[in-house]
Amino acid sequence: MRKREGNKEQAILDAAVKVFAQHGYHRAKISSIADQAGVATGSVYLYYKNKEGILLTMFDRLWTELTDGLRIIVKRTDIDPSQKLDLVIDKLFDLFIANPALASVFVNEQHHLIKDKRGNVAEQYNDFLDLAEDIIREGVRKNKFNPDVDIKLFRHFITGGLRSVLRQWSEQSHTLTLHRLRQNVKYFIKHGLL
Amino acid sequence: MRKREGNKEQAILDAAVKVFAQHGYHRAKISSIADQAGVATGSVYLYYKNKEGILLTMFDRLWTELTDGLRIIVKRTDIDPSQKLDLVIDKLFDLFIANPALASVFVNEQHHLIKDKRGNVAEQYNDFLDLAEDIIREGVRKNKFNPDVDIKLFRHFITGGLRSVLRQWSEQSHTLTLHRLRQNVKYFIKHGLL
DNA sequence: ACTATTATTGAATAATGATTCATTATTCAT
DNA sequence: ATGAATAATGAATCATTATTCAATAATAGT
Repeated sequence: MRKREGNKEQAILDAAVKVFAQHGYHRAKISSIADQAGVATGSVYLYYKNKEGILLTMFDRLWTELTDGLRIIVKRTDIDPSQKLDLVIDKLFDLFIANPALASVFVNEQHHLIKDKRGNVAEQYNDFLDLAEDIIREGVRKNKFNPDVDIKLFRHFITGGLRSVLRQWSEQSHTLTLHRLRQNVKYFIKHGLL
Repeated sequence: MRKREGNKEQAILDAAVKVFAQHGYHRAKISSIADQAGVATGSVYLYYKNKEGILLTMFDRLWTELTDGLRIIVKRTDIDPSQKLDLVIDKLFDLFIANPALASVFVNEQHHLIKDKRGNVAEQYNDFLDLAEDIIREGVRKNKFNPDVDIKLFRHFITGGLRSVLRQWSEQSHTLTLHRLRQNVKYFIKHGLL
């Protein structure tokens, strides 16, 4: 018998994040991913069904991690909704800052996966948004947040805004310090431009 | 001599918007675009250099229109910055509501065009953002807006949030009335969640 | 009506790149 | 050391589509 040497599954996934981030999913070549991972082209197919399988695995891991974290935040009773919102933003920042390439793939490829109902990305994303919605709802109930806002709309506005900001940060020169970026985002979400 | 019958260039462009919106740029087939436009496959190449040329033309038209409109808004002296911001949002809403498919293409395909410096999408987009920035700057100067916000950051947050909201609106069932959507977005940008 | 000119067609070609699979390498139990 | 058993390879295959181009059609001037 022969044992598998090293964790090639993970190496391929990591390589794919980089290659997808750099060229976009459709332009990315399996051969480039294999090169980047230090394996042969064919080996990719030992660990993943096909190209899309790599992408779906990536998203599955991402949403599992984010949702698990969010679930814990939502449950807490020692902090108020406003602080919870801060923690959610911290969570997103932390993850994407630790892996900017993943942020890029996330921003660019998630949409068509959801639209075409590939894997269960749509379900996982909705679970996440529903949890986030709980926080806003709690804030409104406790008279901490403006009750006139449309919650569904906000979920989208905030996640869209965050995505855009994070992408910008991860792809452009990191001019603004991360700290200041977080501060600004948190402040803006709560108080707006005025 | 033979005259060109109808405006096939425009027909192809319109068809491409639909097909790109439905399947995404990379999955879209030239033959589908030709079918949708009611011309033969080869005819597409009489009017556009290649597939990417169609996409670039689309973005060029889009940004030219948006920037021209914005330029006029920025110049106005009869309204304050807050009202100007409202007009910009109206402008975006109007365009994308009139053509939801275009909104979808815009949201999904712009990024890699900018990243890979295809055509002059990046330049046009920056021109637009710079103009929008003028409004915010004017607001801060006149003590109408919060001077602590990072303007560059806001440009991104707002455009990202808007994109996300508009996409949602154009692709999902139109549950929220457009009017309410606009109101909420305008309010949120200025006052935030609190 | 005839011809020159330009527009249009769509099947054939070419390029690309995902996926397969026959071959080779490595490991482990004996 | 040997040989199952599995892992890994990467060149060959296959499928997909963008693009081309030889053939055909439509128009306008004469």
